Order: sequence, then C-alpha cells, then structure tokens
Amino acid sequence: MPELPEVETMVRELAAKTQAWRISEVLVHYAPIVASAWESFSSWLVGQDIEAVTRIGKWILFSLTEDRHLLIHLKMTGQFHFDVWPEELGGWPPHCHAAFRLINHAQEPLERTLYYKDTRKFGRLRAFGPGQLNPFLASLNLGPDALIATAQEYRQRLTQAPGSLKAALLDQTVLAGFGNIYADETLIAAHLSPFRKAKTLTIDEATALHTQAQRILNHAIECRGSTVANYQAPEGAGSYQNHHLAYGKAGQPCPFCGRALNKIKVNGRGTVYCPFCQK
DNA sequence: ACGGATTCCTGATGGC
DNA sequence: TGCCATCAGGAATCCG
Repeated sequence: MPELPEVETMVRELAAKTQAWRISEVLVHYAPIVASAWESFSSWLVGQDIEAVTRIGKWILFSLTEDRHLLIHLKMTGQFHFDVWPEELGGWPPHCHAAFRLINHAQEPLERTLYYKDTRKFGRLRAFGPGQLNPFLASLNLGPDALIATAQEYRQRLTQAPGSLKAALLDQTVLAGFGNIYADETLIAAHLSPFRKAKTLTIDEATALHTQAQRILNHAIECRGSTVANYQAPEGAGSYQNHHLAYGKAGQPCPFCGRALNKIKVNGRGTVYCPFCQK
C-alpha cells in the first residue's frame, strides 16, 4: 500500500514527467474520486502549468501556477501511469478514473496523458483555488514528516500519543508517512513491541526507533518502495518487499531469534511481530 | 479518552 | 471446479 517510500517514489517520477507541463484538459470517469467541489474541479486545473510535485506525508501535491493545487491521497490502491488520451485509446484503461491531458508548451506540441488509476476506488482527488490549500492542509493536523523528523521529535510526538506504539505510528497526526508495512518493519528492527504504550518509550528506545525508521524508509526509497499486491510507481514496481523482516511473514522465523513470527490485530490492523524479541 | 466496529471498494484467497 | 465467505487496509466516523 502506498506509504511514505512509495509516495516519495511516485512524486519523483511524476515530477520528472510533469513538471513545467501544462494541464490542457481534465476528464473524470468515476465522479466519487473527486472530493472537492465538483463544479470547480477541472476549472481550477485547466490552463495551469505544473510548477512542482511534492509529498506531504502520504499526500501528493501538484502545485500549479496562480496558486492552484491538486492534492491526492492514494489510500490503498491509487497509482499513476502515462498513456494517450482516452479517445485515442478507444476507451478508458481498466480502473482509471481520471485523466489529465498535459502539453509541453516549451517545445513542439508534445502531449501526454496522466491517468489516475485506483482499483478499490478509495483514493481521493482535490483541487484548490487561490488561498484554499493551506486551510485544508491545516485541518489535516499532520505530524512532522517521518523522514525529516529528528530523534527528539520522534520521542516528543510518540510519548504524547495515546495508546499503543503501533497505533501511534499509524496516526498521521503524530508522525506523517508510516503505514502498516513500515510501522511493522520499524518496530521489529527496533525490537519494540506493537503493544507497548507509546507514552512509556524511553529516550534510548525512541532513538532506536528513529534510527531504524530512517534506515528503513531511506532504503525503501532506494528500492522504489515495496510492491505487495499491486503497487506500482509510474516507472514500475519497487523491490523493498524483498527486504521485509515482518510484513507478510507471519509464521516464518524471526530474523533475530529464529522463533515463529506471530500475526495479530492491533487497532484493527494486521500486525506481524516477534513475541520474544520485541519488548 | 480510549479501543472497536463500520464504511468505502475490489480482487485474491481459502474452505467445502 | 465452482461458489461463497473472508480478508486486505487508510482514514473518517460513530459508538460504547
């Protein structure tokens, strides 16, 4: 599922192919994916140039000219790919719900179409006009980015979070970017139990958690993310799933002690951990 | 104030 | 083999 490393990968690949391109036309094939006002959705976007593509936690932000923005959350199965406009394709590609026709005005009439694809249709697209983005972002109340936050910030945020460490890592208002995969991977690498009350983290434990999180998130970005189920970035699948220690490995030996990894539910999320190594 | 269930969705998987 | 139930999960929302 797209978490920080997957979203970061997509953002880099999207930036390379869309930055300085102009949105000339927008089509939406499945209306519920548009979560902002329907009437203004394409009008905020059409005719604007894409100045930057950035990541905010697990959100993807296209910043356009004239203080207009396209903000996307991929949820479970959202992804992007490039192709030609639906009419020229003879219809919509499977599970594609929005199409953005892009032209590069700096060169000869080059054009490409960016498709938003989402099998389970959980993802949402929002367009913002001038002055509208920041109030929305503020309402999300996102914590510091999991990749940028310091060890001290990890400790401050986590020791103020209610509930278990697993719940705290998944809570985007505590730290932004973790999802189920990297929460489990970070916890096992730091030898910390998902059940552990976040408030009880010691300085050393918070430091270890931070160290492992940085190592894992950066390594995962180098691998262009984890491809489990059907995640793909525009340039294809990632490979970090080959480095997973816990996620998807229930019943297999713990990499540290060799005893079987356990799978349980914590706050409704599948959680794989070692009952012996993670304290 | 917390955990838990529910909702949104579809495809993959497992059991019989 | 075929069919139905279950599961997967990000995050909002509601419920106890």
